[in-house]
Formats: sequence, C-alpha cells, structure tokens
Amino acid sequence: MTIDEQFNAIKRGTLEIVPEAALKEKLKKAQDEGRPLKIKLGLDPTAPHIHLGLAVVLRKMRQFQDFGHEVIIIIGDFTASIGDPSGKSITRPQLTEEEIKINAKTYYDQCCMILDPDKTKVVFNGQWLGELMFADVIRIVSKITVARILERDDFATRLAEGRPISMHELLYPICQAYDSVFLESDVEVGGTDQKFNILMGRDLQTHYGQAEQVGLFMPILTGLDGVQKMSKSLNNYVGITEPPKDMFGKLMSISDEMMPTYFELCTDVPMDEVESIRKELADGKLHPMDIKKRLAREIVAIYHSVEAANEAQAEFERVFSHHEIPEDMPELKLSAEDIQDGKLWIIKLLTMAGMTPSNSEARRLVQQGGVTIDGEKISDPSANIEVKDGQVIKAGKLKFARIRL
RNA sequence: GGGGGGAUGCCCGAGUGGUUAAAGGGGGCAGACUGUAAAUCUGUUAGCAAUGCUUACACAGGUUCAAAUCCUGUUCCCCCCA
Repeated sequence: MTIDEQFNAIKRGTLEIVPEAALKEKLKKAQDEGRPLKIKLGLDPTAPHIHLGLAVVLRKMRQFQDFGHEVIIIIGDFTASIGDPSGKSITRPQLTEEEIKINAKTYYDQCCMILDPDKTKVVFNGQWLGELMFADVIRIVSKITVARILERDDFATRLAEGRPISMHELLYPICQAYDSVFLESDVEVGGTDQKFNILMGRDLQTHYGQAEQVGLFMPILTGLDGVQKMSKSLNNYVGITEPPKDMFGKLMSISDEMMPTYFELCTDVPMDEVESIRKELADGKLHPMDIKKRLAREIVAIYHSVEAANEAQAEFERVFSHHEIPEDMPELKLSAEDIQDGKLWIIKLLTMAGMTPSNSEARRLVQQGGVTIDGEKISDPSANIEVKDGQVIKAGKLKFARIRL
C-alpha cells in the first residue's frame, strides 16, 4: 500500500486529523526509517465494558497496527483518581486501586478482540505521573496558562453556570498531555470529546522540544436512543462481548437515519458501497429493514462469526417477525414450597423469575397488559396461575422465561 | 476573614405549616400503531398479598395535633467583597 492509500484508509470515519499533512509525513518517515509510529490511546478505567462507541476508536487503532505501527494503551490509573471531567457536569467518584486493576485487565482482554495483541503495549500512567515530585508538577504546570485551560468548553460552561470545578480537574488535561510527552507519542486517537486534551499534548510536547503528536478525532457514536452518545450509564449501548442475539436485536432498534453512520464507523463495508446504500435508501429503492439486518449481521460477524450472525438473524425473525417464542430463554425452577394447590400468584411469579425488580413493578406490568403466559394475556394482578412445566411467561416485549417444575 | 444564596424523586424543577407519594418537563417502562424501527397517541413511573400500611424533600436533633415547609447544629455547593 502506498502512503496515500494508507492515509485514505485511516481517514475513513475520522472527523478531523490535526494536522493532516503531518500525519502523511509521519507515515512516510516511518516507512523510510523502518520505525513504527507510536499510536497512543488513553483509557479511563472506570467502565470495563467496551461498546461499539469505543470500538470505533479501537478499530482505528487496529488499522494503524495493520500498517505496522505500535499501539500504546494507557490505562489512566493515576488520572482515574482525578476523574476526567470530559463531557461530565459532575465530578466523578474516585476508584480504589483494586477496582482499577480489575477494570484494566478486563479492558485489555476486550481490547484484544479488536487489536492485535502482539502490537499492543499496555502501560499505567501512574508509573510516571505517580513518581513526580511537587516541584516537577509546578514546572510542568507553569508552561500552561489559566486562560488556556479555561478555553476548554466544559470548564468555561461550568464556570459560567456557577457549577463547581475543582483544582485537580484543571490538572487533568495537563496530566494527559504529559503522558504524550513521556511516551513521545506520534499520534493520539480519541473521540471529539478528547480534542482539548489531545491538543494540549501537542502544546506540551513543543515545550519539551518534541515533535508534536497528530490528533486524530473520531466522531462520538450516537447510542441506540438516537440522541445521546453511546454509553454504558445511559444504557443505550451495544457491548462487544454481548451474545450475538442481543447484539442483533439491539442494532435492529436503531433509527433508519443512523444506519449509514453505523456502516461507516462500525463495519468494514467499503465506503463506496456505504454511499450507494445511503443513496438507495433515500430513493426508496431499498427497504430499510433489509439494510438494517445487513448492518446487524456485519457487526455481529466482526465480534462473533458469520454463522452466529445468521443464526441471530433467524432468531430475530422467529421472535419478532413471526411472533414465535425464542429458541432458548432463561428457565425458572420452581420448588414444591413455592406452589400452593398447583397455583402461584402471578406477581410472585414475575418477581421470582427476575423479570421485574419488585412486586409493585410486576403489578403495574400486569395491569398494563404487558404479561402473557403461553400467549394468554394476564391482566388481573391478583390472579393465581396454575403452573405447569414448560409454560412460557412473557413480560413486556423482550423478556421471556420458561417454567420448570 | 466578611456578606448573601442554595441542597426536593432516575435527571431537571415547582412547592415556604395541614386534600403532598409531592405540580410540570425530560428520561425509563408498558399498551396502541409498526419494521422489536423512528415519529405519534395513551397509561404508568418508592416499597408492601394493598380500598390500607411503611419509607421518602442533604444529614442529626427540636418546635407543633400536624413539617419538604419553622428553629438549632452539621456536611457540601454557588455568588459577591477582601
């Protein structure tokens, strides 16, 4: 592959490369000198389940690896004790050392589903940030002005709205920037929410006489709700370790408008094909549902297999298109003492099956007509159900359970 | 160091002694409609075998027949002056 071809492949899906010319030069220089570029990614070890949003960034890193470069993942164990204020309006809770270790391990395992483990180095920024003396910190911090830090939108907004900003939060971007200095990174990849931090790395590297890293910004993937960014806490995510069936189902629930974006950022479908899909969707030549199934299959195949993707689709069609019951579902084992005269209160049944978190919730669900047993609607919250082995309870659209005696 | 303002349910936010499990909005959930879409409409959104009971308006006490609402102390936050 020529440098231009590499560059264009890398450019796919990116929102911005700062600056583009520098990336091309670095790629060329690396090739000429036979020296891999250091591609840096900082991970905040708070949420140990990687979802498609983060996968967008990781997949970009993987591309660099395929071109022979080295990925360095920084587990921000030190910075996690600060809590990155990026896009957050509140200060994050602090993690214990133990939690960070466990999360980092989980992160690494999951990253390897996307990255090439042989070209991936994992480091903890506590290794160097934790070693700094206060005098060192002062020296680093003195290179950055308050005005420069306050340029950051998040800080500016909070300041203007009278919400609190702690001193240690102001130090966060500088810590991240110092990571780049310490590692002498060539490229830092991140979501657009990382823009300030990554550009700060460029600033600081200059102060240390280093070549500035290139900032490569990926869009923030919108979550399943179609509004907010994909995140675990908003429960609008697809985890890369989720079973094929769940992945498929979740992906089918995205809105039509998001499909092209998902194709671009989450699959390897060539861009000209994505473009033609976009066009044909707009012209009404393609049925959105068929394309969405294709999208779901493509993504499931990346994290599982083509066969698993096909099975997931078959299951989806069985349950939702033909309204049949799923092939397998959780089972609820009932013992003799749970049952009186062969009967069990519907509310108890739902809560025991873990389908509702409380009896009150179960009561509501029944009253709203969301519960069926073997296809028969139960709408009386005081109903006693004659339980039989193999009965299927359905609560809401998605939850099924089979009774076992 | 001085002065002022604030903390309400998942989130935002109204409420300044008694029909307040707490208006309104957002989000979630369910139902209708569908393509499990999206949009829209309707209902619902503390717990409890339940025409009632228990818990709940930062935390701990107090006043009162009655407190989110009044008083005292504590914690946290914001603004202004220095």
